[in-house]
Amino acid sequence: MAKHEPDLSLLFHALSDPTRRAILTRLAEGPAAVSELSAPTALRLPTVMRHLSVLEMAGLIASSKDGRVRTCAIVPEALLPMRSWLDEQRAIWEARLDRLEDQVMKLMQERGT
Amino acid sequence: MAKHEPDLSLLFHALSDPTRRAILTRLAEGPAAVSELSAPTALRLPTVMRHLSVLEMAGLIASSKDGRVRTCAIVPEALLPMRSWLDEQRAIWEARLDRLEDQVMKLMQERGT
DNA sequence: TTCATGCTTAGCCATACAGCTAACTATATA
DNA sequence: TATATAGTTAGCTGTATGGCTAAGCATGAA
Repeated sequence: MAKHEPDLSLLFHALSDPTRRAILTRLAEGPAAVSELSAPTALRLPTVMRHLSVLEMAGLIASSKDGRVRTCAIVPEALLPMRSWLDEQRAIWEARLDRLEDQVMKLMQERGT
Repeated sequence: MAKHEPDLSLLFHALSDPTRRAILTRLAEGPAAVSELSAPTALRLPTVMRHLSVLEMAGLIASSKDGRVRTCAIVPEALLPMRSWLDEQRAIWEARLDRLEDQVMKLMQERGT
């Protein structure tokens, strides 16, 4: 199994900021212009721009410019790598839990109760 | 719906580092001592300690000290908040996709093809 | 008691991050 | 053409992060 997960770090890092998660949630309602996204944040536009570029670098959003307005939209499939990592981990972690449970069961049987 | 997700940032941040993800994967095989965890990393012990404390702060691992050896173990339920965030997002994002699809369908119908 | 082992703390360094202001570009609109 | 609007770029600041070394416990073995 190759370790082709070079973007997981970018993805997790992008999601580690509340402002960026808020932007994503906002964008889930539909595409929006940069200034629309910055409006509810109490942050300055350049700061929001930076967040947007982090999100875009991570592949979580895409943007295009029409006239002087740039419209941003989510990229739904971007969460897939994260989801599969989570699923992998859950699989291993649960397997480990099961083994542990088995051991406990065995212990209890050996004790005769 | 209350926004009780104060730890999501910690969680995502903890997972944004490849070394820390590697440690987690390693720990999925079973508990391990600090030095066991540092061995395969090519990093110095204090550095690994720092990573461990980040993981522990995020609630992803737990540790206990027996004698002079500290043993770390994963906390399986720690990924749950992340999982539910992901599920929420997916729900919204997919709904959005569906709406978009509907619009396209309607457009095509209006065009008569 | 002495020594090795395993972890811990303190503190240094370079880089990255999140915020800002100020100045600039480009497109509408009057 | 002049002006307002929407983004963009450049560059500054303080803090956080990830790495290190060196020195300091504390415990187990000799």
